[in-house]
Amino acid sequence: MSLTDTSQSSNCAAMSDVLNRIGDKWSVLVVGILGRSGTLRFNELKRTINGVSQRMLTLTLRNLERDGLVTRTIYPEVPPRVEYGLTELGKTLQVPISGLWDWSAEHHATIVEARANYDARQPGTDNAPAKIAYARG
Amino acid sequence: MSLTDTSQSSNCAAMSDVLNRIGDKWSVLVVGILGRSGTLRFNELKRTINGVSQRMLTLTLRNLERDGLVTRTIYPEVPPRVEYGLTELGKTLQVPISGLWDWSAEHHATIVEARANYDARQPGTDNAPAKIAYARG
DNA sequence: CCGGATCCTCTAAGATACTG
DNA sequence: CAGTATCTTAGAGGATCCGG
Repeated sequence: MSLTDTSQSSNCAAMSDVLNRIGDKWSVLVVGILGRSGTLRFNELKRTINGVSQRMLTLTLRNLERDGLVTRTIYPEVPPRVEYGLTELGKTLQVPISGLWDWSAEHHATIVEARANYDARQPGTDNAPAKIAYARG
Repeated sequence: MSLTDTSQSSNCAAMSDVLNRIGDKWSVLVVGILGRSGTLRFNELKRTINGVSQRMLTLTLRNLERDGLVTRTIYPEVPPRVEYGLTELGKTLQVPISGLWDWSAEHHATIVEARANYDARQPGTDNAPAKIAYARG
């Protein structure tokens, strides 16, 4: 299957559906962190990611929970406690994410070099051609 | 040691850099299609993707070219002809993308089911969400 | 401590029209 | 045919207040 499959159009919807979640920067981080840490509370996640707003973290977790990738456990204690963890499905997602992560680590330098190369070749493009990552901090 | 392992944090920048490209739905499609077709002209790509605006396709291709993932060959003929293809780097990217694609194909049904399940448990998800939500346990 | 609701900003995608 | 330029709009994302 994958890209050489002639019935690619059937996978296309699924892929673009999944990409909408994967493409979300926070979702990938959350899955990665939960995969390593096992179980974390809301503020532990928030502190770990360090840069995510509480709103985005909430939304991200809701989406992941809705997709069956993350579990949400509420402990009705006096100081409210909510713990998040990966479902089995979420754990399987780690595999392709890891693949992507490895590829990034391996080829990132090449990409940076290619960009520098490209920018050097462009004579009249004084302004930044591509979008930049969200300015954090 | 905090959960953000230093060995991973070095990859984090690379990952988020790459994710900004992968997360782009059009980029993934272009890489996938070029991987299967080998070489395509601008309008062939546009017709194949069928839904992308010419502006987005141009931007996508520029970014991919800038990152060294796609080659752009101009034939100075009377009717202008420009052909796009994958670079070697672009071809290696197909591997992790395929992994993701396969995962999507395999688990998309589960996700859809999980969503339906989740939505069924939620009181009013349409447009009136003003409800006390945490009734799960 | 968790997170819903609200307000506001700023980017990026889409449509359209024009050039080489 | 391939690509650029311009305008408009939707919504992603941050900050903040408040309530369970």
